[in-house]
Amino acid sequence: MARQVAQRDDLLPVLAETFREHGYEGASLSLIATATGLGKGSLYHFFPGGKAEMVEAVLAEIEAWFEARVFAPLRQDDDPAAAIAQMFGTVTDYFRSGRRVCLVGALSLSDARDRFGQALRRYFALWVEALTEALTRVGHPPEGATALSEDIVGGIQGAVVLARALDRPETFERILVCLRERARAA
Amino acid sequence: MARQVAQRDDLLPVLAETFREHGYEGASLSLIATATGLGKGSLYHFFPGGKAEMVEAVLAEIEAWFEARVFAPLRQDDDPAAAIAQMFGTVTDYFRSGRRVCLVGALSLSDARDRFGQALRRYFALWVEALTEALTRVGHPPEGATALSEDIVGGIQGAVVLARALDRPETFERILVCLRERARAA
DNA sequence: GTCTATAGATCGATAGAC
DNA sequence: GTCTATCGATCTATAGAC
Repeated sequence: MARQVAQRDDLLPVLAETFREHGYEGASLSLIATATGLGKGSLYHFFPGGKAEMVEAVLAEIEAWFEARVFAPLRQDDDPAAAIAQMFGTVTDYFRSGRRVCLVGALSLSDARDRFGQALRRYFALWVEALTEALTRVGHPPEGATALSEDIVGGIQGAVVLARALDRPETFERILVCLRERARAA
Repeated sequence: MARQVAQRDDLLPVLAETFREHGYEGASLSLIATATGLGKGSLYHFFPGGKAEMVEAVLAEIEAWFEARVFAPLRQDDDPAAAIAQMFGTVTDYFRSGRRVCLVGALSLSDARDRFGQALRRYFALWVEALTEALTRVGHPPEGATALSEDIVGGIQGAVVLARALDRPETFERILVCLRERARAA
């Protein structure tokens, strides 16, 4: 077993999953060390700020991921209807039909919200704005597009909560089908 | 200041608020002791099972609270339309327009979900079933009533997430107005 | 860059005095 | 029924060897 020279960026997906599964307080450094296969010393080498810096890095990567695959297409794809359809597909996969928690949403409900407030607000603000843009381009009246966009982004978050509580991934998928329907032009 | 003889039930609202604000892991016994004004010894006198038993008790009280004020009226009030309207009003107050977290929803997104799974499932199942009943009685076709009910209950949870992340209580209220509109008979 | 060892604080939980 | 004192475990974070 050769000594691995870890890259900071390679740790981010593992860190993200650990925070998703255990939350900010629940994800202890020992747990993170086990999950990443690194010692605490190594973790502090990459993230001198400790857990807080890890979460910041994870949130930045999540935002970049959504920016590339969801937000940017919604904003400027030549075919806004296709971008919206792609969004629902991407999100269903990403959240594993509600089996996987949205880290941004979960942090928003925790007391970590105050610490990471700016990143959390940015993520949802970007999403709502990008979707509003696509809804407008697809023919929705500009007066109602922001409200509809908030309904949909909020609806997705609620679908995660409900599907996880009821332990019914089908519920997540059905709600998303319904939201997709509402996103169609009138 | 006379020595207070605490009643177990009197502690529940304080415990609920503490868990709402700090989550299951974040609400330490020291924090709970400070919030309730009791020592750890007293807390273990009332809740021999520690934090887990406190959360169970809080969840039971929350369910009873909603049963009396929301679920029962939805199920059997003579005026189902009024019960639905009352539900939206009660919920808006209860969640402080999204400033206050739904403890059941927050626990569903945390790793405490597995420990308290049954209580979390019960709460949302009762809500969805009761609202389905009211929607049917108000004239919605039975085939679509369950789906609409899930949309609404999930939508409320999502509204809490989004409003907290964006720090915009108005967003919570606007989403609830929209959901209330969809609950009207066709 | 990674590790072990460990500091210092805090955790959940218990014991015993009153 | 409430308190203080305290246990052992675990926590975040650091130090220093390699």
